[in-house]
Amino acid sequence: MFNILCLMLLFNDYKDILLKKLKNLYGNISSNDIEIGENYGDLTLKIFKIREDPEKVLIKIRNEIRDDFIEKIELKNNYINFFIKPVEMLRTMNESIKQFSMYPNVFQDTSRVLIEHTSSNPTGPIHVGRIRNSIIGDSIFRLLDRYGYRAITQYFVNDSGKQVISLYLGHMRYHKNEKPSLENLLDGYQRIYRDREIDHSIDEEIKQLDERYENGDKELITSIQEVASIVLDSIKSSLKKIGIEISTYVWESNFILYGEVNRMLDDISTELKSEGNAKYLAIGDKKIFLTRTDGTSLYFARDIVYHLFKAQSFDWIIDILGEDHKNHAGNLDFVLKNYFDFESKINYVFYGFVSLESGKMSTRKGRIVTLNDLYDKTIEESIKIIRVKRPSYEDEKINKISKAIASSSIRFNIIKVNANKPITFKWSEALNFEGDSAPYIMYSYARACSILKKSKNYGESYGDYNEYERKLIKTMYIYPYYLKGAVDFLRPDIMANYMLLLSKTFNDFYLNCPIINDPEMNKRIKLLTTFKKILEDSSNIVGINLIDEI
RNA sequence: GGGCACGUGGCCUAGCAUGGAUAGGGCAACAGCCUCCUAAGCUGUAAACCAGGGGUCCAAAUCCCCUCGUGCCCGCCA
Repeated sequence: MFNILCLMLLFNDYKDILLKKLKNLYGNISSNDIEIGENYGDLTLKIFKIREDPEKVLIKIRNEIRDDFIEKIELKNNYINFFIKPVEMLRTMNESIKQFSMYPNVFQDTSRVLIEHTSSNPTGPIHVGRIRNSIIGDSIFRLLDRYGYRAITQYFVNDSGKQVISLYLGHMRYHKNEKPSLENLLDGYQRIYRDREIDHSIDEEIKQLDERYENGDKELITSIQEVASIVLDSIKSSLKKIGIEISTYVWESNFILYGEVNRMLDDISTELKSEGNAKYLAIGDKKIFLTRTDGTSLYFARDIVYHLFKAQSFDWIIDILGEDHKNHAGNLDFVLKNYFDFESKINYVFYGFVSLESGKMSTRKGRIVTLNDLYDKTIEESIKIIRVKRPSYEDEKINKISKAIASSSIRFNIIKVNANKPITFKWSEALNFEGDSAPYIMYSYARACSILKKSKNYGESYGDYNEYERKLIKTMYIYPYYLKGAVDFLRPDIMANYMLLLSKTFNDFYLNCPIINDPEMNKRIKLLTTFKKILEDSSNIVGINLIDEI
C-alpha cells in the first residue's frame, strides 16, 4: 500500500511565511495564534501567550520582520495586525493564474481516493432526503479533485436483499405480462408492501427467492438486475439534471455471485461464533451477525467484502452516510481494522436527515418530494421570475438560465448547511433566489461578465487600491485557506460560505467603483478578471453553473 | 435505559476543532436608493440573556459537568 502524501496548495502563503519568522522570535507561537483578520488587519497575531509588554513585542516584530510584502504592522488590544500590500496579493494570484491557469496551484498526487455516495436502493425515485447524500458526495469529489487527488465516485447498487426482491416479485405478481417500466415497477413494489399485510404467503415467497438468490441462482440474479436497472436509470437521469454523474457502479450481487462473501467468511472463520447456524462476531457485549440461520448473508458481511474490494484499488476511501448509519459504520470500521489487513485510510461523512414540514419523509405514505418534482418546480419558478425581470430575453435564453438556476440552486441550498445539522425542507426557501443563494453568486458573476463584454479595449494594470478594492483583493487572496479547510474537514459547506463572502465583497466593489470609462478602468479590470477566475474555480466545486447572463 | 448528533434575533444560518478585539450573514418587517457597468443588487432601522444551570480560566457561544428539548441508532433489516 502507498502512503498518502500530505498534499499542499502552492501559492505565496504569507501566513506561513510570517509564522516561520515569528517562530524564530517567539518559540511558543503556533499556527493557531495567527488568524486571517477581517476588520483589523490582513493577518493577526494574538500575543496573550507572549509574556512581554505588547509595545516591546511590537517594536521587536517591526524590527525583525521587514519583508517586502508587508505594508504596515500595528498593535491594538493585544493583537498585532499585519497589513499585506494588496498589489503583492494580486500579483501572487495572477502569476499563478498565468502560469497554471489556476489559483492556487496544486500537486497531482498519485494516491487514489474513492468517494462512495448515494447508493440508494433502486426501488424508487430519488427524493430530497437522499439527494443530500448525492450532493455532499459529489461536492467532496469535486473538492478533492480540485485539490490534486485522483478521485473517483462510486455507487454501490443494492440489488440483493428483501427490498429489491420485493421489487422483482411485485412485477412478477402484478405486471408479469408487461414490459417492466418505472411506473409499473413502482406500482408493483407498493402493492407488495400493501398486500403482504394480509397475504402472508408473500413473505414466504420473498424468503424463498432470497435463498435462491444467495445460492447464486444466476437467472434470478440477472432478472432482478434487470428490474433494478430500470429504477437505477431513472435515479441516474434525475441526478444528471443537477450535474451529478457517478464514475462507477458496483453491484452488490457480484460479491455473492463470485463467492466473495463466503471467501471472506472462511478467512475469519476462527473468529466467528455461532448461534444455531447463524454466525457473528463478538465485540465487547455486542454480537454483530454476519449470516442468518438459513445461511444467507447479512448487510454487514456484504459491506465488509465491499470495503475490502475498495481497499484493493484505493488508498483513501470516503463513505457518505446518513446519521442512522453511525453505529453500523463504527462497527464496520472496528471490524475492518481488527480482523482484516485493511490499510487504506477511511473516512465516514455523516449528514442529518432532511424532513418535511409535515414531518418525516415516507415513501410508502407518499410523503416525499422527489428530486424531479423539486427540479421542475424550481425551473417553473425561475422562468416566472426571468419573464418579469428580463422581459427582453428569448425563450431559448430563458430555458438555459432557468436550468442553470435550478441545478445550482438545489445543490447550493443543501450544501451550504453543515452536514451535521438536520434540515427541514421548505418550498419557500427552496424557491427563494435572493440573499444567501446560488442566484446571488451567479448574479455577481454575470455583472462581472457584463462589464468585461462592454469594455473590449481594456488593458490590465496594477496600482493603488481603495478600501473596496483592497477588501476584494484580500478576499480573493484567502481562497486557498478556505479550500484547505474544506478538504481537511471534508466540509464543502465551507466553500459555499466562502463564495457568499466573495460575492458580497464583489458587489460592494461593484457598487462603489465604476469601471467603464473610468480613469481607474485598467486597474479594476484586473480585479474583475481575477474575481471571475476564482469564482469559476469555487463554483465548480460546489456545482454552481455560472453563465454570462442571468 | 445506553450511545451519537443538533439547540445562536420571529424563521434559516456562520463562528465551536485551535477560548481572546463590538456574536457575522440571509429571509421576513420597516424606511430609503435605478436619466450612471444587470435593482436576482445596495444602504439604513428594529430584532440575540448564543436552550437552561453550574464549573475551569485574566478571558467561555467555543472547554468540562449536570439538566431540558428535538432527531437518529441500540434487528439473524438495509
